[in-house]
Amino acid sequence: MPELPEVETVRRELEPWLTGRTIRTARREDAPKGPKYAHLEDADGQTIEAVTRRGKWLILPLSGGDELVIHLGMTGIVTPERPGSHHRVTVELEPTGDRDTVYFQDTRRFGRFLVAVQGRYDGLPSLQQLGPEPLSDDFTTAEFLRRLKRSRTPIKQHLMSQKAVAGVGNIYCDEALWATRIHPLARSNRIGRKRADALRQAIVDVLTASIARQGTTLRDYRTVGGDTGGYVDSLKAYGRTGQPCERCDDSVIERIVVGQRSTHFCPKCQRR
DNA sequence: CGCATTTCCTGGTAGC
DNA sequence: TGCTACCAGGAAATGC
Repeated sequence: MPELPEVETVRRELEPWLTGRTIRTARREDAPKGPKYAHLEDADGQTIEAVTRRGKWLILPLSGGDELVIHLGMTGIVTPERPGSHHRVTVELEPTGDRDTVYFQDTRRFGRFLVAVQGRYDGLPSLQQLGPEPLSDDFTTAEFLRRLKRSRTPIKQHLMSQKAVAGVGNIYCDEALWATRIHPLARSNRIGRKRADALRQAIVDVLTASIARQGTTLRDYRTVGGDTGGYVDSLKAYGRTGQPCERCDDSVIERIVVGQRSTHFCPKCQRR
C-alpha cells in the first residue's frame, strides 16, 4: 500500500514529466463529487510548477497559487495509460507530444485527487497535523521524542497516526519496530531517548532502502512506468507470519491486531 | 484535547 | 462451478 517510499518513487517519475506542463482541463470521471475530488476544475489553465511530497501526499504547486493534491490511498495509480476500469480523473495537458494526458485510476476509491485553493487544506486534517518529514533535517531525535511523549497509545498506533513522523504506514512501521526490537504494543510515551533515536534511525534507513528498490508491491502498487516495487523481498516482519525470524533462532513472526491493523513482530526479540 | 470505534470500497480468496 | 463471508487498510467522521 503506498507509503512514503512508494509515493516518493511516483514523485520522482512525475517530476520530469509534469514540471512546467500546463493543465488544459482536469475532470472527474467515475468519482464522487465532494472533498476527495474538490475544486478540480480550478486547475484548468494553471501550470504545474513542481512535484513535491509531504508524507504520503503528492503536492503539485500551480502557477495560480493553488495546489494539486493527490493521495494514492490503497490502490491509486497515476499513469499515462487510459485505465480500463476504475478511472477516476483525467488531466489533459497542453500538448507537447510527451504523454499529454494524466490518468488517475483507483480500484478501491480510498485515494484523493483534488485542488487545494490558495493553500487552504480545509477538509484535509491529516495534512495539517502531519509530523516531520523523515528524510529531512526536521526529523531530529529531540523533536521525535517530544512527539512520542504526547501519546499513551501503543507505538504502533502512534506511528501510524502520522503525527510523530510523516509517511510511515503499516509495512514500514512493522519493519522499523522489528529493526529496533521494540514491541508494537510498547506505550509511545514510555519510549526513552535512546530507543527513540534508534527508532528514528531505523525509520530513515528502512524508508531509504525501500526507495532504492522503488518501494514494496504486495498486490496493487505500480510505479508510473508500470513496474513493481522490489523491497517486498527485503521485508523482515510484515507479511511473514509463521516464518522464522531472521535474527533469532527458534522463533517465528507472529501476527496480532493493534488499532484494527495487522501487526507483525518477533515475540522473542521484540520485548515489551 | 486524546483516544476508541466505525466507515468508506472492491478484488481476492477460503470454505462449502 | 457458483455462492457467501470475510479480509486488506489510510484517513476521516463520530462518539465519548
